[in-house]
Amino acid sequence: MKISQKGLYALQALMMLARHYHQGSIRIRDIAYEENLPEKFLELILLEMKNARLVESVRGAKGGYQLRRPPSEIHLSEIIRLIDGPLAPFGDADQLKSLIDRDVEHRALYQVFLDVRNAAARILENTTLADIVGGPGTAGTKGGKRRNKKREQGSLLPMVVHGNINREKDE
Amino acid sequence: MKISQKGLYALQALMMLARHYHQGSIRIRDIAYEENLPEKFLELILLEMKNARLVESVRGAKGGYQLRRPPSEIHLSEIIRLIDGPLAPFGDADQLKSLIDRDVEHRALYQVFLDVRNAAARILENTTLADIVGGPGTAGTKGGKRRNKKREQGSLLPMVVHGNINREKDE
DNA sequence: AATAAACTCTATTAAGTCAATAGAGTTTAT
DNA sequence: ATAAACTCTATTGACTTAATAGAGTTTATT
Repeated sequence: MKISQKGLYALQALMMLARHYHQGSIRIRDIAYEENLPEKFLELILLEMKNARLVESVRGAKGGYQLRRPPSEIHLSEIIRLIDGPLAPFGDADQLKSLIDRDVEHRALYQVFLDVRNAAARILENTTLADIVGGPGTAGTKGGKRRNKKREQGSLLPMVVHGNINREKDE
Repeated sequence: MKISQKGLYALQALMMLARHYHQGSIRIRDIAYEENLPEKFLELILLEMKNARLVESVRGAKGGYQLRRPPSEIHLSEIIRLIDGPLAPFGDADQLKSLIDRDVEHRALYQVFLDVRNAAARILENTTLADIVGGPGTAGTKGGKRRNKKREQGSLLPMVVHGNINREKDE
């Protein structure tokens, strides 16, 4: 798994829409401006997310985009899978699969990769847009069935970051 | 983080060397043959791993490659970092960092990425070549200080795989 | 000393991916 | 009608990746 620039843009755009969830449809231009994203590129990304039914659009004048579901029901895993494909750390699953078939020795390696993928998926599947766009007006506590208590559970998201956020080297 | 073809080749080659750990130096050709890897490409990979002091070479006739440390002291994280770079799921840390600096809203997103990276690193830093090349002659129980009890700990590597190894969809 | 077996090193290439831009087309509010 | 938006297809330049080629160097063996 690798999060591309495009994937990051997608996340930013959806976070922006989550922050403005109550406000009806938002123009591409406004999203691009507020998040500092290339407008034309963002068009393509939003279109893709519309086809995947993550957002919906209103065409014509006064048109724009909005989330199709409340932020608390959109998981980061969906967004990343949509834009960047499977969360697995190896590119082509079939290729690796055939490798395993050919040689029993490689099964353990495959299992390690699977563990890594599962660990990543577990986090991304349990984090929603509502969890990462803090503040009021987020509809984080709205939206019917609220079964995300993310902030409290484990150490996933220590919302208050004190001192250097980068306390671990990025390697 | 994304494991490239090259990274997979590197892992395969080192696993092969781990299996033959007692047998002195092994020719590139033999590694390539046994693991079914492109020989010329493998040359470059081994050279890189030699420069990183993971393996050592013997030049000239009767030459070849061997591990510089016992398999139980070579962690998968080293190999992957060497070939494919940082384990973080986002490409350019500086870029993301600047994004955080510009906008407090994005810190939570950064924290999620950090969690993912930490989860992956934790697994790969705690798994050695000895853990994944099963069978005898692996020097897995040899090699002085043995502080890997991987098979027992948690559910990281259920060595006996029953039925369909692919019980989870690869996404 | 000659030879062959290996590793070493630099260069090149074909294919693919990625980020971004361009521009014409379609829909809708006013 | 007109302008404001989204929609869609194509293209581009930069970069990366996997792989190959070939000349150079070191060493065991005879």
